[in-house]
Amino acid sequence: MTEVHLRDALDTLKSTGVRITPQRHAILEFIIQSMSHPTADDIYKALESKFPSMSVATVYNNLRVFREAGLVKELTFGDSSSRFDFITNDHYHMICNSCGKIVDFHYPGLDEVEHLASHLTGFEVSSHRMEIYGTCPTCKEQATKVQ
Amino acid sequence: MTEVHLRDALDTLKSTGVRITPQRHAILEFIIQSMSHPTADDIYKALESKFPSMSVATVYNNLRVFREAGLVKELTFGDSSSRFDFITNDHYHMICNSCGKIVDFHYPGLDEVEHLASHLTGFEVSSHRMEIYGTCPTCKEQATKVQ
DNA sequence: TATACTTATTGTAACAATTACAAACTAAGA
DNA sequence: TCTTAGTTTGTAATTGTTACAATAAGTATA
Repeated sequence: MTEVHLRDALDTLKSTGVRITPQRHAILEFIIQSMSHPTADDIYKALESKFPSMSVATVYNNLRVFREAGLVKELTFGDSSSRFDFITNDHYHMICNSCGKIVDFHYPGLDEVEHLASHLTGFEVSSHRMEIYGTCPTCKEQATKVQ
Repeated sequence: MTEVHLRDALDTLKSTGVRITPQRHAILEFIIQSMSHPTADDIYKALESKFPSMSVATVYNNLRVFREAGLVKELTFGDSSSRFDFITNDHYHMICNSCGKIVDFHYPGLDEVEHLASHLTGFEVSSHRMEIYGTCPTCKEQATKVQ
């Protein structure tokens, strides 16, 4: 699982002309295999032994590169530092009120809602669902025509 | 509208033994009447003329007080500083998988999801729904007992 | 392989948001 | 009014993040 993701991610990078350096490889790998949502500092510390001379700046630089390539999502919870999450295929549904069409859309980072809900209600959270309703482009266009 | 919210908020504070100082009054009022989601600095600047000697620390202190009293929500978007939002009555449901109990919980700030979804899919968004599932404290306790 | 060119990494300094702290002050009840 | 605990203020300290310049390392070409 990790390997597939990693390979895909490296391909994505390569295809956008980003060099694959050992540091980048390691940072990506760490984020992918990490089940939590590591902070930049978590990543830095985790790779310290492997890359004793790596700079914090490198971690930040590359997190930005990954973010811009759409590989990684930056999550900001209440606490002081950002967390980073490899973007996988979790997705929600966008539903057309008029024709019922369903479109997937991806949006990571609602973990915070689960967190807050758990905190506020004392529940042990297992999952959540979300749907967004509206009018699809086609129906929108027809509506204006008829009118 | 603003007045009702403000009065309620002040009552809430009073009932939890928090003193109503002119600064607190002004900060609360500003957040409530503000349609945007001001940062601490926005608030500080907005009240500068009214309270020339107010410290930034006071703004932060009181935002924490309000947050802890459940009056205000701290929103962290990507940008560097937190934004603060008066909590009104939008709410979601937390549902117990075991006994079906439903608990309301409040969580403003999912407008961004609607925004993003609209942007990604071209839909005209009208609404969204979200539910969170898990185990309520009572059921959690019973589960451990049985075991 | 050698060379040149471009991009990445490092280390450090700078920055900006937030918090800690101690001293001065003040709201609110007796 | 008096008292006292809670608040405000100003400033220093902290922390996450970024900017920058020098050094290093990939990559393409011959």
